[in-house]
Amino acid sequence: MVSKDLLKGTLKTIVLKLLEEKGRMYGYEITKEVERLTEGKVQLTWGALYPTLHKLEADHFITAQEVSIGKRVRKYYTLTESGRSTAKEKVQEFLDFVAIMGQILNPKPSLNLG
Amino acid sequence: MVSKDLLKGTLKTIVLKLLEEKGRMYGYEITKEVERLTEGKVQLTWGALYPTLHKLEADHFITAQEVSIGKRVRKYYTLTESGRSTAKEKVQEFLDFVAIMGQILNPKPSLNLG
DNA sequence: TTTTTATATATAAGTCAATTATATATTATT
DNA sequence: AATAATATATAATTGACTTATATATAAAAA
Repeated sequence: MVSKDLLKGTLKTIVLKLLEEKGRMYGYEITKEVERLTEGKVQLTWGALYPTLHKLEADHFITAQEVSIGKRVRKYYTLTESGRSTAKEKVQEFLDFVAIMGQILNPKPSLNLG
Repeated sequence: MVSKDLLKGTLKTIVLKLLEEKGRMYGYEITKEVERLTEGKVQLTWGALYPTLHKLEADHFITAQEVSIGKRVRKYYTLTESGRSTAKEKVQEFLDFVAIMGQILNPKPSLNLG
């Protein structure tokens, strides 16, 4: 389990980055994918995820397409043009944050891209 | 300037780690040292720092020694035994967090220790 | 076949670490 | 003499999150 305090501020980054990679995803799918990627160490809560998706949509970073699966409605989200650039910005912002924390915590952390 | 949302949850870690390294520091000195280390990109606010120092003291992770500098009183803080182990735990917690975020954000970030 | 688990979305109430604002006082610099 | 730097402290507010609650369908297990 990862510290929830540290996770604060990463939700939008995570959502935007996953959408950038997968093209289109629905909320429930995002939580499951994050669980899978982190071997259960990060579990997004619906109480945080859904309002965040709605906010990203209101800010025109993502758009929703409702798809009926039997009688159930699924909301697929896709990045908009500005969402695509925001995704990159957010990831870079996180990399910057890690680099600077490294300067403080001293073990000289850095990120191997690729 | 580093994202304030991302910085959330890192204050105790930063304070404990700096005290571990420097042995003894006072509040104002901590803010200046963090500014110096990050070239001004991280600026701790007193509104967060002082209450945090008081809380760490109440939790017996640090102890205070008041030193008079002229007519001004300076409060030097030192790690206790449990503060020392908590410092290590907190730094490790941060490293774990970064590693897991790397699994999500995919550029495969890792930390070069040393 | 009935019950439970998994799928799927949504919102309201509460928490808590931090920001912002305010207060106070000494010392050094311009 | 005025301003900036040093030094600590607390109160009010913000906001991203957690926890709790609500609703409904589909699949799997009892």
